[in-house]
Amino acid sequence: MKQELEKAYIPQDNEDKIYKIWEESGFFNPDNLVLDDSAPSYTIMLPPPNITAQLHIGHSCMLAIEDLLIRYRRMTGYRTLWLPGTDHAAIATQMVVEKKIFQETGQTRHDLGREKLLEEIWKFLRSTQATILHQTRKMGSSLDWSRVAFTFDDSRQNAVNRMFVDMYREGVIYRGERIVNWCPHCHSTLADDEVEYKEQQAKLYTFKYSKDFPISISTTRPETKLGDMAVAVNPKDERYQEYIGQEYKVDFCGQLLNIKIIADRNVESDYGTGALGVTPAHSMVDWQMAQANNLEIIKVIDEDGLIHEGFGKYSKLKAEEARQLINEELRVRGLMIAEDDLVNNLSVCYRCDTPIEPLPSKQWFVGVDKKLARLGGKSLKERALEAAKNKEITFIPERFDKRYQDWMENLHDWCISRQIWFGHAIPVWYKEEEIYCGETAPEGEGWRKDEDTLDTWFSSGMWTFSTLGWPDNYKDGLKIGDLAKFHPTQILETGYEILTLWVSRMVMMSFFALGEIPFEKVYLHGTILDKKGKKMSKSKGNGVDPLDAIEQYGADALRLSLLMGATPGNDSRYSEEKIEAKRNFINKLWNISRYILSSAKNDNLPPNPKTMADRWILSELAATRIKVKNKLENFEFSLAAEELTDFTWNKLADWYLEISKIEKEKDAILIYLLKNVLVMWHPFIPYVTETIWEQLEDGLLMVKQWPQDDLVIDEVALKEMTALQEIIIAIRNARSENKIEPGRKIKAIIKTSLPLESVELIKGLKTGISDLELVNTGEAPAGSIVVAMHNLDIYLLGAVDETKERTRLIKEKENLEKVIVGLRTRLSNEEFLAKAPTNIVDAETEKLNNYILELDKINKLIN
RNA sequence: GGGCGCAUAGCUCAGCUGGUUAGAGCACUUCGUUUACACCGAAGGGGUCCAGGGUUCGAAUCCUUGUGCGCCCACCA
Repeated sequence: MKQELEKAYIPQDNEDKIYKIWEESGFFNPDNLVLDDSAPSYTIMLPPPNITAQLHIGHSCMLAIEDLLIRYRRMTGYRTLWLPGTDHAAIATQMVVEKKIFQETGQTRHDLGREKLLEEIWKFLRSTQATILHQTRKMGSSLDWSRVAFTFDDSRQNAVNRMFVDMYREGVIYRGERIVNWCPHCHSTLADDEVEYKEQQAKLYTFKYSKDFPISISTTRPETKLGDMAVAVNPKDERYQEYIGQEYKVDFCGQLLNIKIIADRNVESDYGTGALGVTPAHSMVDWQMAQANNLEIIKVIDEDGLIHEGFGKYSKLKAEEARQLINEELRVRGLMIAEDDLVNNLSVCYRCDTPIEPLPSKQWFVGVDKKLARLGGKSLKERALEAAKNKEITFIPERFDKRYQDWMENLHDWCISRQIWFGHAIPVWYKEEEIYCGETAPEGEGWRKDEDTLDTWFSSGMWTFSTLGWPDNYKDGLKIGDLAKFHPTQILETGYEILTLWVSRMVMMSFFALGEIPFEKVYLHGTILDKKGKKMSKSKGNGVDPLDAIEQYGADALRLSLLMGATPGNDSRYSEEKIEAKRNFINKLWNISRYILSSAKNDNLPPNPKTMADRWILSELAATRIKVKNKLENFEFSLAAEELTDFTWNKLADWYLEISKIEKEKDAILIYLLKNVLVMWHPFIPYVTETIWEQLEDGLLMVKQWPQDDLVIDEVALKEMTALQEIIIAIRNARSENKIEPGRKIKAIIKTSLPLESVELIKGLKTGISDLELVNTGEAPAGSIVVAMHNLDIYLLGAVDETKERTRLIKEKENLEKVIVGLRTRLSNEEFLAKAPTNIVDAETEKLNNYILELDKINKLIN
């Protein structure tokens, strides 16, 4: 031991110090790891947090999982790269800054102007970015800071421009008019998945355009009817057959409309009147009908949510105001037939909650169905789907595979232009009718740059390769440098809520740029809810700052509490009690180490098992090592940690350390056990393990390799230890049941096949009885345990007596026989054999054989 | 409208491809300050695994129906 350890572990005294040592060691950077050239890479790209706000507890969960994966792989010989970064989150950031400025100065972005706003955004960004990176470090994240990236830094801007130009030249990116989701407040389009739906009370108005028009229609938005070009009915609807194809001129509240009656099978006959007024400019469905029927498109509502010029008294009114006026007019004219209450879903902006106006507008799109030569004639959508179908990309948990595929199958062209100021510029210039797309501005005068910016997912979709030096590291279809070393990445670990938003886009972008998958596996974690099971949000004020938790309990405790009791894809609740429990465990581990370090000489000798207890603990260690390894590689982090806890606390601390106080000379084994425990725990709780490691060995635990030596699982030792534990528990029980005060002289007669050395242990172990007399009769049959206690006054029959044990064994035997008969029946059933796959049959056969062996053993014990 | 998830001890949750007596943490009861640890130790109580039906030698686990929560997608004018 290099120095006396504190009585309790104080994370605050150690964590920052340790992080500094790690960082200065350079081992976060895979280039500095001491590895053969043949060492496989293991890469994770940190999903870049938005720089809109501080990290929340969900980020901590993400960091804990990814750091666990990375540290485990680093300790098993992989060239591990975990690359950090942040996301400029275009719309979100601009909104936050605008709101902040408005609150502070009352100014809008229009008052400020483009340049000043961007300046403010950059100022804001620099401060939040620093906070976020600080929080990320505090979690103990072993990220390679030398490669830190930002979705909007120079390299990423170059990559984005290049990508846009490439896609444009291949015809994947195109400009088109389309109904888009328009947010009148953000003044920008929204992608389909940026639209949210809110249930609201609304009115369904049923009316006729005019007295002489034969069909009544229903709508919740009469004001848009100013732009109606048609009335659509279901082709099978008998009520309207005679009208289909007719055209009418109507005076709708003072606006002259040409209404054609068209048939469309999307119209449902039993909704409302079964007739639908077609407003091509303000409804997605209507737009499609208009395309199919060659209808003219008249815009009624403008980008501010106001009625356009040319609609008489309605012009310049807000949509809702116009609606009231028109309703009034319809009532006056006696055309309003019904006003029914109705609950419908209002689409609102996911950022500002403003109701969406569907508007036609010129936007840039990524065509997902465009067949591409570089993808063997497949489209991005087809290739991205295929990747999931072929299991080139797999999902954890598996059910998200289906969700990914469903979403992909229904994917429409992706609108990538946004009418906001903060974001990647669209590398397009216009001159009259001419369009130029290129990485740099075109030569000559009179070119006007496209003022829009790109959807934030366009740049984050490139995250796996824009961070690795694409496009510079991609020459003539060959990856070089970092890109060759680290792409495709191994795991994308993120929250399930952005599976569609982000994951799907990364897949398409990677296929376009590199023709390969961006990652092999997608691990999706759940959401951390608050104590009551509600989503944490800023507005509710129920969020938790990870730094507070770290300050109080330490980063290790927070990490462990987030890793344990959580399963992939399922939400879990934040619980301070849980963090406290993990803090307590960490302190236990600390004290285990303190004891071992203070009592055992650290001579670095190989473990030298001498007694049954030694063989037992090494067998338990061997079993634990295998289980932990399997569970970690199977993404069962919680179960892995449970195995480790069980070994560390219930086996090592509760039994072996106590035994070591009686049987001496276990130094080599104790040190060996401690090192193994620290190595296995390190990916979960890196700080405390590294802190203890400093006392044990030179060199960092962080890069210590998992032990390769083979340990034997000694079945006899396991059995004997179980027997010993049962005896001790029986004595303790007998003592407490019979209320024997400590210190009372007691004689216990123990009949057991255990070696005498083991029986001697009982005297020293926590039986709560001093002055215990033992008699080992050595007569009992193998494996059976008989305890009889005897003091000078009272004769006690122990908790486990011979008959009890015998009944237990007989019951076990009966159960086994039943199972064996059952399995035999199945395995001789021809129908089953014909239907079941061979591996199932093999597994069942193996099970049967094991049960038979087990039964043999029991039979031997009973006879 | 379509899809997914969850329902197991008082609470929060584990429980893989069905297999012998269903686990953990917290909480609770009793006991204990033996020099690693009270952020501790020992012993213990507590579960018709949501309900009905089915498959099976055997079901918390598979199938089906229902109930109650939660989420996602589409959106009906």
